[in-house]
Amino acid sequence: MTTVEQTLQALRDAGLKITASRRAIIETLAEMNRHVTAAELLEAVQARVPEIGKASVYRTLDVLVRLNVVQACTLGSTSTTYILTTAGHHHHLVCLVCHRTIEIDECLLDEATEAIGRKFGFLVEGHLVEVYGKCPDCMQTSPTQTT
Amino acid sequence: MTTVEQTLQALRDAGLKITASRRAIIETLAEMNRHVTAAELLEAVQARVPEIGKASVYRTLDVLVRLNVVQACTLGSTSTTYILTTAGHHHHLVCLVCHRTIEIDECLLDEATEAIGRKFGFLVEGHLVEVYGKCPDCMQTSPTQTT
DNA sequence: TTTCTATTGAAACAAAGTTTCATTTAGGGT
DNA sequence: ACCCTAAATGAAACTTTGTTTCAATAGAAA
Repeated sequence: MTTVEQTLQALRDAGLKITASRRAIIETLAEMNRHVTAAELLEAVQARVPEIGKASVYRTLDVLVRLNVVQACTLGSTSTTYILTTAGHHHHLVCLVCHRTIEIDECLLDEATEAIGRKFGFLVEGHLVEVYGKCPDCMQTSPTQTT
Repeated sequence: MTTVEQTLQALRDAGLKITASRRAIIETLAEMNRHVTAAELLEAVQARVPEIGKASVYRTLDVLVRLNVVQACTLGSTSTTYILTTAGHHHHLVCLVCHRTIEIDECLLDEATEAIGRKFGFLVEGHLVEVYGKCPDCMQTSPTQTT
């Protein structure tokens, strides 16, 4: 079962409709296979189906996040990025000064989260970890300047 | 040494100026002592010093984040929230459906982050953990409806 | 006190995200 | 295969969030 099929299935399981727009958005996300902003995704989706609007992209991302098949992520910057959770779980190391970001493949967390969820009656479906610091380049320069 | 003094000292140490605006912003952050959006902070700061502008609030928050005396946090919603790191370290459990948020006092992570930093030459100064799932209320309702 | 430069407020601007509404469409029931 | 209805859509207006510009101000070091 491909990533796209898995994602469509999650929509079906939730009783939601598989529309042409949703299909295009999901296929594009799967092809890009990296953290993308809503704006980047919109552009890529429109290259495929020009009439899709911004609202649909935001609405679909919202649904996919609720279903936990897409992870939303801030990466210390202004706009949120999105990635299919099936694209593989990873975390980030973010430089507080220049915002350079490095992917960390190993998961720093796992069992701990379920215990936390149980404590509050939550069904835990995912987690986000971002580690902040100063990158090698920025350590040598003034603490506030943007490299 | 109070939280406010510590924060002012961090500015001094970085060779930055202690202006009336920065002082007011920092004092307000310390008084609020919780996660606040830039807009909330602006309003609270203006109640104290009306002529302070929006740009100064954003600029000051930016500086404080770089110095790691303020933590920026997304909490699964649209706008970023800020909190003084001296206000105490904690994490969040966020409902993907209704965005209800619960604070977790115990830190799920600690030593692991430094090891990661070393590996990439980063000086680690903080981290963010958000655990996502479905809250007790939303488990009983449709997966996409906003409670 | 003087000087230098960081910082400021205001306002215009840009980007990100949401809402509204008339129209279309997926897909279950028949 | 065809209705029917609720879900979903695109477009556009709108709101919120964040950034830039620029002339004026004010820390703080000498």
